[in-house]
Amino acid sequence: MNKEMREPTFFVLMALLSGPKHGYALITEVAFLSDNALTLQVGTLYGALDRLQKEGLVSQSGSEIVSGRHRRYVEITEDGVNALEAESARLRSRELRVTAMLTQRRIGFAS
Amino acid sequence: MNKEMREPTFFVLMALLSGPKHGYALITEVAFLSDNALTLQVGTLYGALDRLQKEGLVSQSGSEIVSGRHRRYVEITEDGVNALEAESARLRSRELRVTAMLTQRRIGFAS
DNA sequence: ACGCATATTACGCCTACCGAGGTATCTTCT
DNA sequence: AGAAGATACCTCGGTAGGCGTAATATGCGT
Repeated sequence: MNKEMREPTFFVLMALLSGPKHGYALITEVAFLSDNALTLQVGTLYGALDRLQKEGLVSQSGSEIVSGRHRRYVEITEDGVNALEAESARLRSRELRVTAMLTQRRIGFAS
Repeated sequence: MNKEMREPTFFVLMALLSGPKHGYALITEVAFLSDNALTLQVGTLYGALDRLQKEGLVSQSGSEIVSGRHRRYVEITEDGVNALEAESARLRSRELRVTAMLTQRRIGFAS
């Protein structure tokens, strides 16, 4: 079975769904997507990017220099989208089951 | 902000919703709850139990000897239930957002 | 007698994340 | 001009949780 995908990794892939981005843009995008609940750390980000590239879930999408600042773009691959979908389904089934159990427990208390 | 709860930890708390259990029973219960998708490792289990007890999310619920075998029971606390509920809500919002983005991306491709 | 299920504990490794540091350019404010 | 802050990247050591395996012990079925 596949390993669980951690939260920062999940959000990185999610942020790339709307198009290729460079590292720094991913940090602000993840903050937005998580309603500021998660601050993507730089160490986490570049580590995750290397790992995801090795796994084929993201790929380099060119680099440019914008007003003197270097930008490296990455994009999500088809495998990356599939992995996100699989993880999403996994979260969903977990969430549904725990919600059912929590509800049943509350009913049990009430009766 | 609170840290993410890892999958094995999540399932341990979830398995305890239906009542106090001892370690070994948790292994079979987690396998059942996850449709055999997750095999809770012994090292993970007893490590998690120690940690969760220190955090006050589970508590010792007596121990007995059944047919010569030692059993230590643990039960989930109110804080434990609350933590599970919070994590469940977190998963849900993540899942909803990523599903929306995945759908939108597919629509974008179709048009 | 042997293997299997039950039941707990201990120990070291691995991996992703965290935190803090460094480099460099451009803009804005004083 | 100088300082501060936003933009943009990289690296490295530490930590936490999970993984894997071994050790220990009893009871049951073949």
